Amino acid sequence: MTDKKISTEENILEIAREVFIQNGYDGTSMQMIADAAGINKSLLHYYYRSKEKLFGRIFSKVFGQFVPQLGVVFMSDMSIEEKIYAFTEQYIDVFIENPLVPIFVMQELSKNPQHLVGLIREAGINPEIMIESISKALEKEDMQLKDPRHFLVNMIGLCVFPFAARPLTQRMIFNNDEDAYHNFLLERKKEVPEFIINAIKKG
Amino acid sequence: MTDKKISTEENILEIAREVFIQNGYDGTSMQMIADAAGINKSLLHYYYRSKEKLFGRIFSKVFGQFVPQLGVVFMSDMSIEEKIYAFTEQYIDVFIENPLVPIFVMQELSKNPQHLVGLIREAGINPEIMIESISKALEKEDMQLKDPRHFLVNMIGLCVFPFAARPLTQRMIFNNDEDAYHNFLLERKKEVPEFIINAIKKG
DNA sequence: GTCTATATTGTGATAGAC
DNA sequence: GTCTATCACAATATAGAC
Repeated sequence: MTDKKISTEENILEIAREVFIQNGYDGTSMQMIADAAGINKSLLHYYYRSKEKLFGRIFSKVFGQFVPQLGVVFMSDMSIEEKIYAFTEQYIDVFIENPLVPIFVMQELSKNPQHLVGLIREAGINPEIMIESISKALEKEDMQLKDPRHFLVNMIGLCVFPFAARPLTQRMIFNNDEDAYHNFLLERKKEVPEFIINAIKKG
Repeated sequence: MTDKKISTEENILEIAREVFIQNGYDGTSMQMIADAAGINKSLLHYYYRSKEKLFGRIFSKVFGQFVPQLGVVFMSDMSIEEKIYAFTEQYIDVFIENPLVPIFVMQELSKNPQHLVGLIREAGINPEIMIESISKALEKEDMQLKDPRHFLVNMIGLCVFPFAARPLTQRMIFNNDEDAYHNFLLERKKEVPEFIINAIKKG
């Protein structure tokens, strides 16, 4: 029953992922995961030895799934405007499908920044090269840019923040209307690129 | 010894605040707070009955201390450019002094959005009036603005994100150089307003 | 592989001495 | 007001039956 084994192990990982993303490391117990997966508590330890190891596997996967995308777009040979559109559209779409991931990642990294060393290596990210490539792309197309690092943080922030602060913004600005907020997020696939491009166009 | 009583009670609140902000609700135990305050665990229950009540008091205070500032600047009679400068400078300064507050607030609200109803009422915030006032201010000064809600989310996001995602950005963009990142945050008091104003200026 | 049973430690919370 | 002692329960984790 090698088939069954893989199936169960993978199933645990998928369920645990959802529970951890929803509740964070501290807010999640092995019991919660076992219940959600419809299995026994001790089976979790059989497969993953400890809560920390299980979490580590999941967090690495989540981190590796979302963060490195950042680089791909900016290494391509699109124009800078195309890159900005491609990046924001892609990230906003991904987070609409995984709305709890931004706050989850930031929350856990805030408690364990030291894990980043390994995570960045695993994910094969090289931020310096990306910064360099942004810098060149902007110069080439006559965009006004004092510092590519501010540009990068601005762009990511404009994409991520509405998800991380969703309860606050949805309640305060949209009277807690789910659909209206979802629509607002979709609008941002145009709003954000336009905002950025306007901001960096040479006056 | 009324004096002593107040002093201890306030002291607990201050210490507990730091511990909660650092570790979140789930990551904090009553024992941790007691140790940090140099008192006994049961004294916490004497003053505040339960962990949840203690947390509630602290969260309300933190929320009320930071979120409503938002409105003050925008109800003033400054020009829109002055308002943008005032808002970003003020928020970035406040978060430099309280760097863990953004992620703390977003994290806890993400787990308990329903608390917002009471919190917003307590804090005396009226978001609709603020949105309206932004909208008018921008129209009056001939700024290009399709939707004041995107403007608001953009501005707040540009201020808050670098704090919420600090571990990630500091490590990836600044090789984990604390001072360089602190300097980067200070730069944003100019960068962010310039970025915003450029973006919304009529072309 | 999957379960039951159990060990151990930590948790929030209360009672009661001083 | 502040402590010690203690409760009831939940946590992670392991041993061992099947």
